[in-house]
Amino acid sequence: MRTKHKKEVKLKRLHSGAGGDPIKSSSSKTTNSQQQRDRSESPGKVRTLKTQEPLISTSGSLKPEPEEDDFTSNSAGVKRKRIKDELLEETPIRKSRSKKHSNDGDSEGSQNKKAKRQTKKAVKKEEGEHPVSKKVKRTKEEIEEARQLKMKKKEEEEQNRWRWWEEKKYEDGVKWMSLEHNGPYFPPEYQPLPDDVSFYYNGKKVKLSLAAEEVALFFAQMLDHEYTTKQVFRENFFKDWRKEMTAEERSLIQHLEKCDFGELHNLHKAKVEARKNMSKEEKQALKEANQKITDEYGYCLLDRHKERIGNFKIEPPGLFRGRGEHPKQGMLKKRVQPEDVIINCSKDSRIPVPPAGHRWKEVRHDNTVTWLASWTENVQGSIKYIMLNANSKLKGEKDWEKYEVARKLKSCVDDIRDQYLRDLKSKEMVTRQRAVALYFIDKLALRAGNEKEEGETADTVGCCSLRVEHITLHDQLDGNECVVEFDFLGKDSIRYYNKVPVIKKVFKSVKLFLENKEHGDDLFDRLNTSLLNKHLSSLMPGLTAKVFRTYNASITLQQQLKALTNQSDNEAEKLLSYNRANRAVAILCNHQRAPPKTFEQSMATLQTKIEARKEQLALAKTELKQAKKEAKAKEVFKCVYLVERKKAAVKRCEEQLLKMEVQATDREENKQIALGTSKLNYLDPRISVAWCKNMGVPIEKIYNKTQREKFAWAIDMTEADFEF
DNA sequence: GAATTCACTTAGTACAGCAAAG
DNA sequence: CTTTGCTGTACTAAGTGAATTC
Repeated sequence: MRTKHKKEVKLKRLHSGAGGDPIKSSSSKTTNSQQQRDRSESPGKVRTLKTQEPLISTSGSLKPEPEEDDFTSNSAGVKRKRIKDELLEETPIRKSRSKKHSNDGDSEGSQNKKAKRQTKKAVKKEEGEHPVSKKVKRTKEEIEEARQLKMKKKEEEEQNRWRWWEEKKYEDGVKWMSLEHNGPYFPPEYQPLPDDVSFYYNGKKVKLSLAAEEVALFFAQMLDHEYTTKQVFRENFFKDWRKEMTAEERSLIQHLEKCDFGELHNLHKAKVEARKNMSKEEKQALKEANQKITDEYGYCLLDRHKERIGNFKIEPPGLFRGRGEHPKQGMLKKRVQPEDVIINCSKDSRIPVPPAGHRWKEVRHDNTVTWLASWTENVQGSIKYIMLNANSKLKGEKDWEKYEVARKLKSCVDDIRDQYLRDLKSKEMVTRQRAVALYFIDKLALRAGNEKEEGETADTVGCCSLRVEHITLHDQLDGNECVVEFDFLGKDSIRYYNKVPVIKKVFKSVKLFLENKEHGDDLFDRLNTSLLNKHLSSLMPGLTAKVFRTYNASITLQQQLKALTNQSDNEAEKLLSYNRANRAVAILCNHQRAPPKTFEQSMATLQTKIEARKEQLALAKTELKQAKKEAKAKEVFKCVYLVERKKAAVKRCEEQLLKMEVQATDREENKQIALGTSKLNYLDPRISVAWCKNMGVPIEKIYNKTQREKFAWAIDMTEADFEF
């Protein structure tokens, strides 16, 4: 039986129309944002776990990369390789040298030059017989210098890195023993408009008060954006804007339609343009100023270790941009004052100093939490936190823990699956619904689906909050029996669209759940996330719905990597396989992105390149034939040589063509799929590290610098035989 | 036991910056 | 040298889930 509250909510939803079919809009015109969000595959295609297996047929025949890369010393890959080699073999020399270097600074002292010459020699030796062209040589010194600097930095970082994973963990909720920082950085004050720029109302020039002017500018800046055409956005903005106005302004400015922000908008555009056209020096100065801010506010001292802060800047004021059909879009996000901010640090530390003339809301010393500062945001009333960077101990330890819980699930997932399959037969409705929900969460990696407050957020759902209108049952579909069609908006209003063949018991159960329900009703009316998680934690300590997502993502990666890569593949093939395994996970987790704006075009240019290469190949082939013919007839040495050359040309052409085709396929497959989210949040990095070790692929090929820092613990501790 | 609060993870997008291409 | 295209980063919204309050 539904609770009274829920019933009320449903009714409201039905009447407001917000709960109506969010996909097929009632209006015949499809807006841009709808198109953008509508990223599912063409209807009629059944997306099952099976289709996640990569499909490119050329993968088995990719040839090694052409060697020519090795001769251009500015190729990033080669540079990286060298740095690594040197680091491994020459550490003692480098140490003394880098010290000297740091004394010299950037100047071109003679000592410096001497040191450089030494390295050059060493590099030469390493390169062996690779000839270096003259042109390259000239910039060699610069390259060398840059390399040295990089190396020095890398080394320093390595030495400074806090190997927290080798330390004992704190017990019972204690997050740190000492914490010191400089507080958050506040955005600059509002700069009033110049005199020659005005706002007009009803065609008349109006000088706005400072507060009203600032908010007007927020709107003017967004004028090019589609947001500003949306009714809800405009209404919310106008309402909040009027709150910022003086009484006279409020009585004058009654209609948004009569507002002319043209000059403000142009001013903004000019500013953007000016920023783009800044001189090198100006850009440099700006960069340095930013660096100074980062140096001062970007770090903290946690248990005597310097750690980077993730978001040390207070969010600037502006207009709230929710995702999807957010009822609060356009509302004013107010400027945060120091008086709104709570500081958290250790008692005996240097307490951060508030900006002149201000004080903090509160200074507390709570070492059971990880945040350094917090404030309550005015649009949703939620708390915002200043926290550490992903490469910090606090974040890393938690991440590690997360994957350990997921691995524990691996050891008992069979039992849990047996259990919920048995529960599908339960006479009790709660148990039965719980079983079906778990089945979905496990099989489809759905999110838990907490309830949300109506009217406060966009209408999105997860597993437990699925409603009648989000699923369609098909006894028969495309040759499959018992197909459940899912169509709903999930987190960030990203559409989840999937047709899944399920086992009979699940199908029957869902049919049962739907009986006597109508549009707007919950599919799982007896179930919520809290109930579900309570049950899960009784099956295994620490188990919650989201662990299934982590577990299934990581195990999928491991399986896919095993299935797709061969020891004998070349590096490019191995990386392609890695990407495909990654992609399988991203598809499972429904991680989507808007297709890049230039996608169609860049695809087309690639296609023309492929065509050109094909022609070239055909030409090369005919030339080869010709050469062969001649060689047969004459048997002259020169002709034999020519045949060899033509053969090589054909081969090279084929390789390049193949490479481009693979690239095209890869890009096409990736069009709407975002790999980053799963890589960063769902895939146990130890799987990737072990794979790299087994396959002889350098870790830099799959993780960029940021990612390597975040996963330093995994890179350091993982052996080749790691099993998730 | 429902609602609210709090802390923390997960998410896509805008845009800067850089390298390759022209 | 400029344009193009791509990658990495900053940003902040939107989830999850435990604890607390009513």
